[in-house]
Amino acid sequence: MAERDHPDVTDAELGVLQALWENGPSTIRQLTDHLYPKGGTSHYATVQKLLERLESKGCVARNRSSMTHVFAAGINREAFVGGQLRAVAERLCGGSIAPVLTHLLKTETLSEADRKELRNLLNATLPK
Amino acid sequence: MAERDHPDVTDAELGVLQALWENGPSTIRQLTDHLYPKGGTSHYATVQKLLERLESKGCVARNRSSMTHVFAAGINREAFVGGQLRAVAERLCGGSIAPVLTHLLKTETLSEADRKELRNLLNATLPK
DNA sequence: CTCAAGGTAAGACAAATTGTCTGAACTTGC
DNA sequence: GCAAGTTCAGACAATTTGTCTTACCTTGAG
Repeated sequence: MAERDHPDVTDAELGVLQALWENGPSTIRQLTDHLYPKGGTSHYATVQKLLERLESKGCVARNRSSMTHVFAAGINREAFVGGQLRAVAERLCGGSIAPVLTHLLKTETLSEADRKELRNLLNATLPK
Repeated sequence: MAERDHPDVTDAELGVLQALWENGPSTIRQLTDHLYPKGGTSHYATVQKLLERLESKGCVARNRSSMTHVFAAGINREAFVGGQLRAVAERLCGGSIAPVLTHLLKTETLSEADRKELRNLLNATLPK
């Protein structure tokens, strides 16, 4: 449960989240070095603020057990993307996601392997 | 052609767009009456401003031939929804949405009819 | 012709958001 | 005890967003 959020992450925040998804739990310094390779103390503070905002949105979990906190993504990438898509559907089509799926299937080009996996998923779900 | 936009429409703007999709080309007064049934002149001006902004984003076309301008949606609903979805995919997965589709199929509950249609779509798309 | 009703054009405004940055205070190992 | 590294708290300008005011134009009725 607890999937009710439309986090609405900004671009800079998203950069931080992507870094966390990519590298796993990290400290502010690790993130700063990764995101602003030439960065000084001000960029450190920027990342710090972004993490603070992400934490308040529930997108990031902060481990305070050691003095240098360790931050981890609080939502996995696919669930997040799914939530964003759901939010778009909610906003624009009243939440019914089926038309969205059909639209995506019609317009996106998928590899045969992808199509096969999707077919399997569709067949596997048996109504109880 | 001409699919280059990620219009980024705000909530109030979206309300105007929805009204245009729903009712077809309309004047400011018609839109105001529809969106703010109790509205006075200030709401009229609000709608006016929203239309102006939508026009500059290319989401609305203004017909100036008569004195009272007539506004029409400059993009149809499905294309707009598709564009928004593509924008999300672009932003979050670098454009590859296959993982997103599998996630959605796994987590969303779909009616048997929906599943049938999706299966048909998957089978229908023949490689070139 | 005059004028009032209703339209457009232009922009002011507060509130919120966003990315950045500064400064102070706190831990720690040496 | 001190220097380096950390957290905390918040200032800041720029931009966005929804609302509203004002001024000016067009037109038809009288």
